[in-house]
Amino acid sequence: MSSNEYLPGEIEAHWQERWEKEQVFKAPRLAPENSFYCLEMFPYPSGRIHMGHVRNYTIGDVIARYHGMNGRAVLHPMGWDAFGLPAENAAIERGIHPAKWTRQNIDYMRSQMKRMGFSYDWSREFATSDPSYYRWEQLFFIRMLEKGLAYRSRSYVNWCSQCQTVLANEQVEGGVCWRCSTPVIQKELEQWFFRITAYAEELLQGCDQLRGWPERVLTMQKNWIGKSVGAEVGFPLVNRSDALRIFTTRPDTLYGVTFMSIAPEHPIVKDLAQKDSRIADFVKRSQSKDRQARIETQTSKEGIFSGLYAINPLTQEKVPVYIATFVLMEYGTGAIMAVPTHDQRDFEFARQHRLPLRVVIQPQGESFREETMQTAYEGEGILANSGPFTGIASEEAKKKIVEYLESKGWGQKKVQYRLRDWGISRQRYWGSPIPIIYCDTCGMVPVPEKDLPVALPTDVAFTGKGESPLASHPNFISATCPRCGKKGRRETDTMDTFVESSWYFARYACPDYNKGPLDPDSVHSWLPVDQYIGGIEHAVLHLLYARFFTKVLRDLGYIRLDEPFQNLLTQGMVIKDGAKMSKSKGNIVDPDDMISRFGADTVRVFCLFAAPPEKDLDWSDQGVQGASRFLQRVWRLVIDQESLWKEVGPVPVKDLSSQGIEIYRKAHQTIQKVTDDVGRRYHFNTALAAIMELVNALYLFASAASISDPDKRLFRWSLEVLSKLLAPLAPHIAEELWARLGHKKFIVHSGWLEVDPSAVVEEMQTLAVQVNGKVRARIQVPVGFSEERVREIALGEEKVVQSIQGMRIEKVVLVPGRLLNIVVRR
RNA sequence: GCCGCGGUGGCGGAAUUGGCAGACGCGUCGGACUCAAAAUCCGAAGCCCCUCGUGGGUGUGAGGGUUCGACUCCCUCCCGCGGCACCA
Repeated sequence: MSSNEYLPGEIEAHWQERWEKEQVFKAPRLAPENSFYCLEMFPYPSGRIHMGHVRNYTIGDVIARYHGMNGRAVLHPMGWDAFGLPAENAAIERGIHPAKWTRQNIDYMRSQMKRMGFSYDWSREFATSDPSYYRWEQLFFIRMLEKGLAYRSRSYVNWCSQCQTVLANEQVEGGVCWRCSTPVIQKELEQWFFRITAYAEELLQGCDQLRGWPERVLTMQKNWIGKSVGAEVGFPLVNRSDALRIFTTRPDTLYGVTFMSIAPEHPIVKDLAQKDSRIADFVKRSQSKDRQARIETQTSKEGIFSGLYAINPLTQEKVPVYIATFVLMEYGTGAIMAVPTHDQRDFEFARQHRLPLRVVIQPQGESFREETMQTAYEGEGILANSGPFTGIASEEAKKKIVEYLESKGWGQKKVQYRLRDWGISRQRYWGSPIPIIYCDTCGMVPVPEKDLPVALPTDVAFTGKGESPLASHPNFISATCPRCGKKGRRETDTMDTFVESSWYFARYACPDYNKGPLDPDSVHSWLPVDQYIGGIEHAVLHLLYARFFTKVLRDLGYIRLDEPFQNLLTQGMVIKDGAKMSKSKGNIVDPDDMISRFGADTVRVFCLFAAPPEKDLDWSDQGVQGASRFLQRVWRLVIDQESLWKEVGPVPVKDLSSQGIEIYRKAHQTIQKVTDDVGRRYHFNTALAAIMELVNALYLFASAASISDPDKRLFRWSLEVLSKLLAPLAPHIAEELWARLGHKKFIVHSGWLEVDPSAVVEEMQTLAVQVNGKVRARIQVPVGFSEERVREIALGEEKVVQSIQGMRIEKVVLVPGRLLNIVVRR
């Protein structure tokens, strides 16, 4: 490497090879004391990396390299979220086996990542489609089954007719499939579930411990869990022995109940539909609607009288029971008490079906009347028409009424969550098989541990029609019952791919461990992840599942950890021409193309400089040019000025010229700024801006007419500082310049920089002099000047004299190092 | 509808704890180098006004407030983005 031209292609290949050969980024098996685990969300191997990946992984790489230079042992792994639908679609469309397609994609994407110079410990790489990975997931499944955390149940589930599979609630976005945007319909199926609801409270409480997570992600998770506190109350049904159980958050409005509403899917409705064809028709009609249609008819409150009456336990009043489409079976008990005066939905329903109203809450200073109410009053107030509770404030009445209900055995306090159990069955081939055998005699039997993994068969036909290829694979289906030895039938559903990504971060600590899923020593030494980086789109999907799974693994005894990710950074999207990059928009920028034209360092610098990580990044070809220009400028600063940095030796601070002192100070200020921006704030754009300022200052310094020997030593030192500051951000050029400056050790191993606090402070400073908040002058004063002295100088300024002429000084405010404000009045 | 985030030059963005708004970069303009162009280096620039100066005013979505002082805090409103959306 001896060219004086900046040739990123050559430099980058050279250093990537050396890093790999000398295993620079290999993490030790056990983490030492001050270790750092830096993880980026691993990709689905779709074929090629896109700019979103480049940005995500560049951010992670800067953080990992920074901590490495600070002497910490860093775990920075990469792998592949390799199961999923696209592989199967490729098989159907192009006749290539999912395993082969996936392997090819992985190989190519790995090569792309290597060309970006990411500091991964590739020895820890794995794909979740490896049997050596998913076998442990099957073991977890069996353990969860034993603990009742996995169960099978027949219920209404989200079904995508395009993907021909079930979707979890988290995978339905606005009523459509998150992958293909097909409207999702409700289908009653036998499915496997993970009991995430058992952890609802802990997942919610945990949000408050996650200090290193962005507030908006926590808010989204809290909303998703959706805790509400209220009461469950039984309303006895007239002429029946059972009672209608309802959940309400407003027990204080119990005296205002004028009817009841139940979901069309409510178990009671099945009986009724058999006897009454009008009800049967209504139920059929409402169920044929997909979610989208139900939402669109929001304003219309459809319903039908069930013929049943319920008795309000508090008043002994008989109220009619309606079947209403807006009542959801999945939430609460699938039945509600209706208080039209104090719930807008009930109000609308009552109006449409001409049902009576009764006001039971009167806010201070108002008195609602049933005949004149145009909308429900949902706020607090004083109870009215509420028997012995009349006159009590609503908040207090809630407590009192619940206590009363409990004393009578009519109901009790109840906490309800919006979160529902995680449906994990997928009717697809390319996923981890669920290790269960069905036997006519023994029923559902888990596959014995010694028979794991239940491997995916490879000889499979992909027709794209009907059910999963596994369901029509005779050899796969046929199995012997582990309990009785008779012929059984294997489960053909596979697990949701979000199961794999719920624990991969732990496996990175011990990817080759084969005595169990996780090597306790290495897992406990490395975890939790110190810094996790990925897109905001996983705020409630992956990030909630991973938290849940961590708690499950803890309770199964595999891990001693409550939360997997200590700090979370959610990076924004990469945008071009005002839209997310996508094939359909035709605004895709290909990373390969950019790397070959400008080099990886330029691509990295652009991604880091154009915006702070959380914000969307606007791709700009001119911006890339700018990044490239900057690196060229850095290159020339070193290469073209060799005569100025041949002097080796410590910087003789006392003998520096005045410009030299300025440079020395500027360099230390830059170290301080970059250390804070990269190490703490993760604001790489301002770190780069500071480095650019230093480069600009060094250019001016180098062009000075004559430079003394002390100043030459300073210049050399400054270039070393510059290389190090740049090393996490643009590692190849930094490594190359470092070597050209004569260093034999990798820059990665040469330590970070210390700030000399005394070098940072300036002797003189500029203060703005304001009169009534308007800047009128700027003065140079020595640091630490007293207020009187500063004031004296300020009042001597001609501009200041002019603007306070004929005024009386009321007050003077000095903000040290910043400004002096003179407040005057006529 | 509810919750959250945001709105700063021609553009991307900076201002970290209430203290000089516009750092840094892009683009633009001017100069140097060149036969010329590109590249490079140096410099100018928020906007408006005028008597063209070492001048004045104004300015962070709009309006109001608190403060000696507000991009920053409070209230009302407008716009954009994201999440949730009949959750009882």
